[in-house]
Amino acid sequence: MSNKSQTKAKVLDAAELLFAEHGFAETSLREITARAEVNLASVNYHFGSKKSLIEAVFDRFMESFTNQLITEMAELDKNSEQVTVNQVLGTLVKPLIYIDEIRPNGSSVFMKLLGRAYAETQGHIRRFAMERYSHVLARFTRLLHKASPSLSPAEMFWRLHFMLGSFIFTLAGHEALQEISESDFNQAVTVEQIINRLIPFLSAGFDSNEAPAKIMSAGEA
Amino acid sequence: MSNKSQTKAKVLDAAELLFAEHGFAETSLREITARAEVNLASVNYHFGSKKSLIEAVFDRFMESFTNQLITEMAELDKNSEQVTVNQVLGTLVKPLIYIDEIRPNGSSVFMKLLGRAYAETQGHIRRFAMERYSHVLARFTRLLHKASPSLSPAEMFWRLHFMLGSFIFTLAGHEALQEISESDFNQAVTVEQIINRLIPFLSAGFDSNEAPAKIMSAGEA
DNA sequence: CCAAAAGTTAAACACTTGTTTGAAACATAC
DNA sequence: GTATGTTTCAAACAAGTGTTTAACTTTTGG
Repeated sequence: MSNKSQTKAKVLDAAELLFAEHGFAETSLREITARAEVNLASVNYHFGSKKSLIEAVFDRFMESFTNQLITEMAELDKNSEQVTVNQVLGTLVKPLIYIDEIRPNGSSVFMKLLGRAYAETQGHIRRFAMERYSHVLARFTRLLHKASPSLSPAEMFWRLHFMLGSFIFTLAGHEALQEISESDFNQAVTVEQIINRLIPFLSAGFDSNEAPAKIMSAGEA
Repeated sequence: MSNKSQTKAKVLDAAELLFAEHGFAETSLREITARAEVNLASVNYHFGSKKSLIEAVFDRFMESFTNQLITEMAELDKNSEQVTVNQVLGTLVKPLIYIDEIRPNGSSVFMKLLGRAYAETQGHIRRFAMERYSHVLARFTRLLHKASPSLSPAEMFWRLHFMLGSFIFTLAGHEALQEISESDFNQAVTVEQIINRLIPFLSAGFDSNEAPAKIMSAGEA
């Protein structure tokens, strides 16, 4: 039970970077242990299997993130009788930015992992995360309902996932987007700036009271 | 040069299903050739490599999709002097739905592939697709500008990618979402219905004229 | 201080991967 | 019909995979 052993942490550090950069299946334990400068067998010793390592990497981010998010949501809950969608989405900002303070480019790595986890085989990570953090999502949903009580649960559900898609997709690929933004518009942007652009966009979509209707294609009357 | 040989098509058919279901790296050529009922070596014979096979699978969808999309955009362009964002986004509907007529669950498979391609190692498919179909994206962007000329190019760029994220993310994971929708709200939904819910959501976001501003967190004044 | 537990290590294991090979089967053209 | 080019096939290949083993070192608690 020595906590002096840093090899577990070293493996996690190396794994999260490589997983984010190259994906789960495309990253071998040998690459991870080489980068971490530990023995190959230590992954199986400390984590049991590669699959468990993936979950552990994921979990380390989620725990930090959800803890902060819960704090933010609680604060919003008690400070404001009435809340706006903008405010609810705003609770995501601090927890995300905070990750950048914990480790370099943290929010970027986290979102890349989320994006990859999402596309993962059979969605086994998604299931794992949903089980483990469903209460956080439930609370977030409750806040959204408070902000927009007229929305039906079904409409709410879909719009929530529309927003999730934008969030993960944008932040997971933000590096490429940042490059384009710089070269095409001479505008360097930070992750925080992207989020601050994204939230009004999503708020407007979420607040829209347009009913889902058939979209006319160009040819029809 | 016999075109009677169907093995190329059989490989493509098997590959696109397995790639969509399990991912690129997680699908072996042996699984593909077994399902296609062709010899293992035929993949390398007809496509050269697994990487080229992935591109070929992707390309078959993209060609059908972009061709239809160009038609839709051209029609909108000549029929309407002034266009709305809703209409521009509407040009995506038919090309997507049409894929379902070509093969069973086509749009679903296509979107799953898109989702996976997006998260792909080093984004080599994304690069490949951007090179090959950049003119289609350019035309789509031009239409969006026509619908919303006051938007700065940079703002436009970001909102376009916000929409892309929602689209791909939602449709790539639509099966899981459909399941939840059915069990939680007793509402069976089709891909088309999802799109018709998504487009007004995105239109509202895109049309929003709110400037990107600092989002207040719950604690601040 | 020393036995037991925890951690590390190099080597091997069993298996799967994409790709190549060279012969066989087939098609086409002269 | 034979020659030519194309396609299929079973088999093998080299390389890489996650995991296990058993010997070794280090840390820990009595």
